Amino acid sequence: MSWLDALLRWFDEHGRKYFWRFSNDWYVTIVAEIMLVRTRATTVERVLKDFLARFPTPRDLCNASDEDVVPFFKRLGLIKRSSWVRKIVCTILEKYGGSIPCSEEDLEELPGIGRYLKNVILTKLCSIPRPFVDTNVLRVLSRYLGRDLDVDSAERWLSENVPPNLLYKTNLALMDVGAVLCLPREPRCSSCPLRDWCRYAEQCS
DNA sequence: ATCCTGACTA
DNA sequence: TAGTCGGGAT
Repeated sequence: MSWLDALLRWFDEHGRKYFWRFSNDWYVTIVAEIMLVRTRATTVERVLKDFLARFPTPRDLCNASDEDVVPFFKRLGLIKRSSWVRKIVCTILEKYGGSIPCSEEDLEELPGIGRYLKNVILTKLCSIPRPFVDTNVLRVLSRYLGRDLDVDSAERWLSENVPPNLLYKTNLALMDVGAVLCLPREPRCSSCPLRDWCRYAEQCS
């Protein structure tokens, strides 16, 4: 049993089943991922359902105004995202003919899409597996390896230690481990699937 | 008080 | 590179 087998097995059993994870629709993915920026997934889950009921299609959102979108982000914080998400969706409709652009240059031009979200989109919508490192993944891997990583080294480590076809699932698993077990303050090491290989688990109560 | 699937601005 | 955005859950 390798660390990767243990992690993926844990994910199959305990991984969070957020509905956007099972959607390959670019519109649902874009709105979800923008809402998830620095925002808890359980909070996003409620707001996103209301949002998609109000704006069922990308055209509905693009035809609306920023003022129509603001109330949803008032519930989440980081209100500037309400103009970002509408700008992104309108750009995809009008400039890219209603399909997601899959070049890194085009994605980086979209407002609100930085290094992390670009890698998520390439993975989910473009079938180009990339590591995506958020604060959870950075904390989990730093503890696991026993040294403080930056985003560059964390992405490199994932690329070198996870087969591309398992990268997406592994990334999600690391995020869930970070959100559920490998907490910033009181990590639950005894329940962690990585405890047998983790440098931090040795000194963890 | 701290943290959440970061990105933007200066 | 640091400061800022932000309401909500714990």
